[in-house]
Amino acid sequence: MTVHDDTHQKILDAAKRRFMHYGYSKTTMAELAVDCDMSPGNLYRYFAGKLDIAESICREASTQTAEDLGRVLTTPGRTAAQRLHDFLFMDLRETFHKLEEDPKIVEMAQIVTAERPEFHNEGLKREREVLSRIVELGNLSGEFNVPDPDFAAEMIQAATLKFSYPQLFTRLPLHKLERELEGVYQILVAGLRAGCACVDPEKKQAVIA
Amino acid sequence: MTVHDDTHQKILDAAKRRFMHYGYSKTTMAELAVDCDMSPGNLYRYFAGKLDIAESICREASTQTAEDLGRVLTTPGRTAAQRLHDFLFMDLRETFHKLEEDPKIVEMAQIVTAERPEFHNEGLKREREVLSRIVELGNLSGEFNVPDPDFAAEMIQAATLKFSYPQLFTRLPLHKLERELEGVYQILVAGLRAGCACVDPEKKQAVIA
DNA sequence: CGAGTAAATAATCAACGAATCGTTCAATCG
DNA sequence: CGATTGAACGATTCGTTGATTATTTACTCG
Repeated sequence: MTVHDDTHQKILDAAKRRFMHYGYSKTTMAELAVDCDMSPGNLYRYFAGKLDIAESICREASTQTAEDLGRVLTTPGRTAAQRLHDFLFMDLRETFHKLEEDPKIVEMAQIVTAERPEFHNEGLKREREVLSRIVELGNLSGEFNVPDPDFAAEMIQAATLKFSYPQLFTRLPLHKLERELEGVYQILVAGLRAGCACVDPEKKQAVIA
Repeated sequence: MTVHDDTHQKILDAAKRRFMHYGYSKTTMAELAVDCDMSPGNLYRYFAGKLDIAESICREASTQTAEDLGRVLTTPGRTAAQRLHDFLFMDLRETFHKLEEDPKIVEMAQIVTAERPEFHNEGLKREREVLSRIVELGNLSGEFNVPDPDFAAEMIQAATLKFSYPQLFTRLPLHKLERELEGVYQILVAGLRAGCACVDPEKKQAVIA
């Protein structure tokens, strides 16, 4: 059990180092095998393929940032609007800097999301759950008045897509993105405060006022 | 004057046909020349290069849709919110269908926007002006209460980026995009109604209430 | 049987010459 | 002399070939 998991982790560590430094496509399974003192073939006892190693690394990073973002739920003395602000800007800044300081991640992320669309949705869902809880918090405190927090979370994600994968959609510098995000945030928050009638039209559960 | 313009148009028509049918990269200047009964070299008396022909075609389409979108400003008996709804959904549906029925346009648009970023901004600006006027209309009718309509228009564009080039950012079918756009629209409109304090932080002209 | 290996296979990549293409320009035409 | 041509040029693309690479499989060892 644990010995198997150790080898598993050893491979991930070696891969992380190589992928960061040389990029996904420039590192070979043979190199990974050398790093782990084993034959290339044996790697396949631990991972179904090269792409699965990358996916595993990406998933770890993704759950990590989701966890970081989840912490905006519990920092004391903040309004729901402030928590939303924290969430959006932390997300923007963190991914912006991550992609800036080691651009090799971009390659890996692009390949994984292109090859495995479900994986990407999984990450979005993790973050959406935090957003949903922020909205719920706002409802409870009387700050917001949103009938369907899950749907609202989905809409917030749609409206802030541009800021989720900064250098993928635009080539704007961080301060310009921050300026735009600030503006979008303000409209969104005003909408949530006003208790927009936003209900998922597919959930036909009549929300009658 | 007019003879020159005629030739100009003849080239554009031939290019439009070829680009639509075979795609930008699959059509050669030599083919265009044959279509126009002239030598390849002579094309350069009318256009600086192949890319400029494509840009010209794209600009025509872009101004055309901007004009169509501008018409939501004048259709009688609509609130500003309804006009915004018209604008966003017309934009989504029109570009979605356009890209669906001849996908060759996608290639051309991608190449032009990649090679000439300014061109893309030009198109965005054209549409933003309409958005800005919609917001102004809402302010005048007392429906909205937005201090800086130009900035608000920019933010609406940022928040609806996902719906501007549908099949470029996602692979969602039209009805899913429409569902999301409806939700985003509702939040945005609620925000505009509430008179979100959204002011461009760079314009330090104190907007004092 | 679990862990590992090494060789075989099939898919992908890289290199490189050939062909094509966009663009230019000296020469020609009307 | 302006309009047009088509050959020429450099850049890009293309197709082929040979080498890498990911993955599988048959086998060994404890």
